[in-house]
Amino acid sequence: MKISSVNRKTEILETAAILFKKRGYSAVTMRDLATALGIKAASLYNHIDSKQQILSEIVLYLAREFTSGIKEIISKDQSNIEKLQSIIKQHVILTSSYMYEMAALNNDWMHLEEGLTEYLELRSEYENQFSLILQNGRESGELTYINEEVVLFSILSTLRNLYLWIPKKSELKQEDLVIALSETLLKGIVK
Amino acid sequence: MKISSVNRKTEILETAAILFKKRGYSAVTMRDLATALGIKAASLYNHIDSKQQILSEIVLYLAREFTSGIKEIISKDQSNIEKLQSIIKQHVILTSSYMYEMAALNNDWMHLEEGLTEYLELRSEYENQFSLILQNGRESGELTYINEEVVLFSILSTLRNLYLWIPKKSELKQEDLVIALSETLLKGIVK
DNA sequence: ATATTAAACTAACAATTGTTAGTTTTGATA
DNA sequence: TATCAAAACTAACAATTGTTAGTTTAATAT
Repeated sequence: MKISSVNRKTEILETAAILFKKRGYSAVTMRDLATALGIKAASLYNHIDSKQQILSEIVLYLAREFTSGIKEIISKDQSNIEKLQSIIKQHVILTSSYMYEMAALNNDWMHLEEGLTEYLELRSEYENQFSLILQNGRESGELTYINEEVVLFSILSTLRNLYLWIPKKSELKQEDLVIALSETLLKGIVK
Repeated sequence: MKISSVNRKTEILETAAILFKKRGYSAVTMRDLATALGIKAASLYNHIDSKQQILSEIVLYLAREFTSGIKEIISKDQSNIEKLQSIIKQHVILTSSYMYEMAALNNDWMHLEEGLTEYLELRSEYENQFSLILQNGRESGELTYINEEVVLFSILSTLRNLYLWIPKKSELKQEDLVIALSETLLKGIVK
């Protein structure tokens, strides 16, 4: 790759993420991406190496953010319930900043080539950290549940789908969303 | 389309669904699909009209099942909590039977052409019915929640992601999964 | 046995794909 | 103003795409 504008490359990644969210990685062509940026497809290669690299940079950046984030949360001196709330908050904040990129993280990771192994490791690591908080919460008597795996799966499903939903609810303030999510996920809805 | 074996067509749809789940609609070629069936790509066209038709039949069949299912549930003489449990049960049962097809319903619906309008109508209808149960549950005093949209989004996220998770947990009996999900989604996890 | 037909095949098409090579434009700096 | 590099361009490539046309195979019914 030539030495080229970091900003233009960022523009390309952001525009790619928008298209990936709408149609998915495979359905977006380099010509689509170029058109969205007002240039020709060949010009993209002054800034990036390949289509695959675009996906890889988007997905791995976010995966690293989430995994390093949960590690920081787990190391803090908080109750396990507070740690769960911190996780929810992290998802709301990252999803608000990276709405389009989140779609690639959720739906297009399987099209990674070189980066696939690292992605899978980061995801495992994240789920292991999450699982630890649930276990500690039960052992300390803060939490009760029948099946830990069901709980982990359920909470993660909600948090990972936020990217589909936050854009439609821009009137809902971040802080209020965190509160409503915490209530729903932690306390349920039965009176 | 020629009049041809209904069974062979079903085989094609099922194999397509398996591939769509793994790589997504756009990344699966007709040659991939044919190879998976042990035939040549051109032979597929003795049984189906187009790649698009395959997607459409898979997605619309399931969307219709879910929407007609929730309409039946809502018409029954049950408490709103029981209705929510019935919805959870419906998701577990349909997802168990149509694991691969559920992936297309969740991830590939945006690639529908002719069928897109019907799909969107069915989904709206489903969400409206679901919302009604939540509203009635609150009015009757069965349920409490801060934000109905957050609750709807959260429960639906979990139920719609079951297809990612059920295959890995085949040892968990359907009935037990319904119980664990009901506990988690309705009662939360805080002691 | 013959006729019929579903379902496979081979061969090819026009369009589209990601990417490369080589050239021109543009805008800042000396 | 002349220089130089970033970033655009045109043109083309080899491979792959969904699909069609026409043919052969194989099984069933007459």
